[in-house]
Amino acid sequence: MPESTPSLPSWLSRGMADLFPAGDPKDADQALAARLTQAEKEGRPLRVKLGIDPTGSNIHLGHSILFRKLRAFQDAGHTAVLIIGDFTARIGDPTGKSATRVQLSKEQVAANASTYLRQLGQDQPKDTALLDFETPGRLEVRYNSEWLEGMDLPAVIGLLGTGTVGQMLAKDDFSKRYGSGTPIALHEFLYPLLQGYDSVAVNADVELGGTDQKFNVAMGRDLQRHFDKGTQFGLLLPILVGLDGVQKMSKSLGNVVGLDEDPLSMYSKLEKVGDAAINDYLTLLTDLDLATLPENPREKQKAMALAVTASRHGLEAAQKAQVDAASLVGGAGDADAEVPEASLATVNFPAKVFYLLSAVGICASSSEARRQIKGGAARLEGEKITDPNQEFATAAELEGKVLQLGKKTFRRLTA
RNA sequence: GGGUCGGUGCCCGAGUGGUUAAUGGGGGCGGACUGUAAAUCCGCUGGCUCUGCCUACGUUGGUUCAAAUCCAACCCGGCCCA
Repeated sequence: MPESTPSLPSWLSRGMADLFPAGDPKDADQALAARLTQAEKEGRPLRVKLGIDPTGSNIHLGHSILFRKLRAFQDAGHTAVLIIGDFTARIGDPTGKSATRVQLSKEQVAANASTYLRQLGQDQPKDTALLDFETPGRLEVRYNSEWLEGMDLPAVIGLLGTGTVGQMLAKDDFSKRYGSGTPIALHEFLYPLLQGYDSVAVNADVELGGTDQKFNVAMGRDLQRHFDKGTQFGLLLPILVGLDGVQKMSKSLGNVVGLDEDPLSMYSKLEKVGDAAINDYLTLLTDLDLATLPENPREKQKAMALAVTASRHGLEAAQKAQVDAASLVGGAGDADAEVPEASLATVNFPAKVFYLLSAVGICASSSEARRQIKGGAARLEGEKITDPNQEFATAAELEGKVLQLGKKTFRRLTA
């Protein structure tokens, strides 16, 4: 019977970078749309897999675009299957890496995992949390050690038999490393297979991932087929560029905005995001309609920064951050502005300014502090510090004052 | 296991006995400009409460008045061979 061409709902297609299986991308769209309709008809929600490796301790906005999509699935009635790669994290995903990862201990991984869950909003009501932990049936949290840890050698060999060296070396990261003579440890080949096996273990209908995960997500499909488990859709989202507007957002590149950051620092970082990246940020991190936004790039930055900050901290806090950020410009150290505090408790008096800057954590070292002062970067209560050896006898004469480095770093000194 | 080349600061990469805290580039930070942007220009970029001292060129020991630079052993890696 002739059916109208199904199309994907916008909550799903927004920001989507790639969807497969596909020859023609339209086919994949239609196939997934059909699957959605079918799921609805049968009252069987889709199982949407997202795997994360608890290798760090902080989630940043770059990660959050995947969680936002996962949440969108939840809100549409589907089941999010969040896989904590507690086992695979111990190997480390070689994707995007130019060197073998340091293997993490079980304890580190466990600690990271619980931090992640907290940041995802485990203990929060669903309207402020990133994921919906509340509604029954919308979330399954699984640890892949559950099925990987007990795998015996024959099973591992079987798994290895499903991939080939050629496949692995065709993967960009591996081929670059191989080509440039950087070592590739054998266990790294196991990573794509193991995380792919996760899809088998949880019967995923859809797997979410960044575009850099294409290889891994595709591997999940292959393994599902191998184990006669049907095949998942792979839904890839773009990698968010970091604050530098060029490289991907990543902690090691120092261009991140953390989910846990306070409204002011979040806002002030975001309002500086490069023009080229603004639309991506808007598409991937907000639900704003791009058509209704101001043309002026500066205004657009502000609107984006406000919306993203509000999504984490609520509109009121975001608006306050916006006002505070504006009042800090010019280095005035406005008395009302909400400036991060720094305690003088650890400072030994009498203290020279350069030492103060480093002791309070504004500068990485006292040598750097000296250099910065020499370069005219440091201010106290808006007034430029010129003498690195300027001395303060007691904490009392500094309390409540604002110490500043460059245009962006401020600390209100407290007892 | 054998042969061979290599391991330098956040990264890449010069330097093969003596103004060497170590050329250059990238990145980062700061300044000017600006839209708290980009581009551009300029400065800084081991540590220390610093007119000086300390630590640095895979590790350890040695030669020397003096070593990143020479020697030895060891560790790690690439390539070729097995």
